[in-house]
Amino acid sequence: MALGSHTEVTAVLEPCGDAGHPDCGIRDVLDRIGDRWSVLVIVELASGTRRFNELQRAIDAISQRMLTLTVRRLERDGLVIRTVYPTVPAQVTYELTERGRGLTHLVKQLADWSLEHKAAIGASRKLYDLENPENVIR
Amino acid sequence: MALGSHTEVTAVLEPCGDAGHPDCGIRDVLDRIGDRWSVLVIVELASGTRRFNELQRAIDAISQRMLTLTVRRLERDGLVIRTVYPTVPAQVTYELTERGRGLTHLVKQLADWSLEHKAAIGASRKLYDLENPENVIR
DNA sequence: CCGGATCCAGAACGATACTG
DNA sequence: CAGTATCGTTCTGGATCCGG
Repeated sequence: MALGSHTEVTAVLEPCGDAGHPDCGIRDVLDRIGDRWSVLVIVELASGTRRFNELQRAIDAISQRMLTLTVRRLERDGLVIRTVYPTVPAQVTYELTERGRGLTHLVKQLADWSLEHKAAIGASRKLYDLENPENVIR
Repeated sequence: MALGSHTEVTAVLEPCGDAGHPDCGIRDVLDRIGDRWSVLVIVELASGTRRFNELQRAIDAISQRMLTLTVRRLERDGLVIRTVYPTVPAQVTYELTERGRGLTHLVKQLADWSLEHKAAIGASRKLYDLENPENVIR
């Protein structure tokens, strides 16, 4: 399919133009992977099942609260499975669902693209900031 | 290339695990497409060059301020080109760069995935909310 | 160990008025 | 037309303490 022509792209996304259109689901996905932590959790779970504390250590900058919220939202969307073992103390594991692994594949492509263009984007920003010293807002 | 194995994914993303790692650029991209408006602007520009007001009418819920900020950030990242014509009154056009069109292609895949799974995700959420009435937070 | 509850700071976003 | 400036609100995320 080569690379989709521009018209193909808009054919899929155009309904989003009028804000709040109910038939466009991309916001749901962007709201999920667009936040600060979901992608990191997804990536960590891509290597296998993890317990709560394992996740927190792997993503050591995340707060307990945000990890709780993040995995809960992922669970709600059917992207991860949360399993509680009634041991003492409690033990909970998280793993990706099939749907979650499909999303992981897309995340990988985003990561690849990011790495490919990271240097060029950095250069563009530096140049822009030099040429537009008055635009301080990021 | 089929679908990348989980280890492939983590091979690319693992460096992000320790927060603030300088070599991972995916946050730059997610910060851009993760916000409320960038994707809509990118999609609109995918159909061709647009003037400021054309963009604002196409994305009618966006405020003037947010449109300004969004296109400026896209320009700074080298994803769109801003051209000023010194007419009276002023006239400014925006168009995607090659880099921007590459990103558009990824956005299209996200949109496709979103549409494919929109119904299932909605069902998952409904079920979750039924089974967990106490978790009100989204 | 795995959270829930609460409080708070800062960022994101919106509305409005003004300008070259 | 295409912004800029300012203000107010809303939303997100972090810190801390508490509980099963």
